[in-house]
Amino acid sequence: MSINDKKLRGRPRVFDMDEALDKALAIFWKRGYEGASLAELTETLGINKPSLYAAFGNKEELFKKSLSRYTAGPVAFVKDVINEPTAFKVAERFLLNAAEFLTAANHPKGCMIVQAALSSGESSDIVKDLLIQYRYAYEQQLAARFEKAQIDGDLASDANPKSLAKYLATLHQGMSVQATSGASKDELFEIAKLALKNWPNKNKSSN
Amino acid sequence: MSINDKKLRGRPRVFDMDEALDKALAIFWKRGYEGASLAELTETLGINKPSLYAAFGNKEELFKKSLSRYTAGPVAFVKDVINEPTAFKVAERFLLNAAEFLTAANHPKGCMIVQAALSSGESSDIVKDLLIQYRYAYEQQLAARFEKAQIDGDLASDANPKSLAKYLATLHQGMSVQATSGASKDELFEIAKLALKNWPNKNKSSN
DNA sequence: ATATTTAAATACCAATCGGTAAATAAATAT
DNA sequence: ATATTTATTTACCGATTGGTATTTAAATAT
Repeated sequence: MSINDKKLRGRPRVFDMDEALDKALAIFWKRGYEGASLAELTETLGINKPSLYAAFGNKEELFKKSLSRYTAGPVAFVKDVINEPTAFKVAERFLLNAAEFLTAANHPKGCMIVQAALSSGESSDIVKDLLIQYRYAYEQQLAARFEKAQIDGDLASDANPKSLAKYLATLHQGMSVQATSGASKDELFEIAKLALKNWPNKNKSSN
Repeated sequence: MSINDKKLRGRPRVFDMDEALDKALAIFWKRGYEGASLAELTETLGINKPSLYAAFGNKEELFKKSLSRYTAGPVAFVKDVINEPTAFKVAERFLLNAAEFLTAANHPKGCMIVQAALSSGESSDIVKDLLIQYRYAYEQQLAARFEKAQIDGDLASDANPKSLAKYLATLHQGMSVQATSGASKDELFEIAKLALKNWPNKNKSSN
């Protein structure tokens, strides 16, 4: 018996909110913010509009909640990546995991944070800017990790942590576009391997 | 006097079609296909809908004509890049020109071919697939150039031309996302430089 | 002058957009 | 039993979507 099974007053909700959120996430992931219509959302979630609005607010809030579920679930591995022992291993795991994830068969191709509102009408500027913040956030996490690596001595002293982080973020974002365009997991692995060849390790000169 | 100034029958068109196409291009570039509404298009072009439809067909055809104008104009440099004498110089000019172009101040940030229909509603699948073809086309041009370079001997024999082309296309697509997210020209230059460090030249081992 | 051709302007169309008011149904509290 | 609370359902809202039929205007051909 779950901890939330205590009897609540009023008619009980007939759908599971987390399951519904997963379905909404899948649509936003595939269609983007503007491309996901309320008609498709309500149809897929199996609930009607007033129920959706009562449970989640409005389309924008439903998107934000889907986005939170996305970062807590499918892409939670990004947070683990910075725990790798060296800067190189951080980069390697970041790119290899991305190649795997962006082309996985059990969910939409590509990264929702990269693509859900890249170009859109003026009315979606809030969502567009929110996703820009999310992109910058993971880039910053990488940059902070590489600054630490430089202090630790496993990253060349003449390397630029911020540039390296942006380099990885750029590759990830490009790989996301590639995945959406039909690139295979192996093709993205090849790209990751190419990108890691010039990594500025401690003992190497970066020139 | 232009060669097309011979008198035509009927009421003369009051707007210049190429100028109108440039304005339409700017909107599709910034907003994407779905994000560009006919209201914004007609308002910016300074013509009303029936004139637009008589001149360009419909929204999808207007987009396709804008796209042709895009490839013939702003991104025509991509075709020149493959004329560089070595594979490395091709890669270098491709990435450096991209960094410059994607962040230029006189037009929207990012690349229209990359972003105009990455995620969208089902009704835009035709445009989405068309842009995927365009992306693949320039990647293939690079791959063909690198195959030639390998025969010419200025690219390491153990390098994979197709992977290198996809690597560059991926970087370009990622840089486009970065530009849209606010990255500066110098930041993209740094990424390009990083990406070129490991280039498999003739005399280097690619491992 | 008049007919013909082409474009522009006004007004409109059905369909879809995100969002909600009002009525009904299912649970608990008293 | 009844009141209260909450969810679902149906039906609707104004605004916007892409797209057009109809009328009017401006040019040339005869």
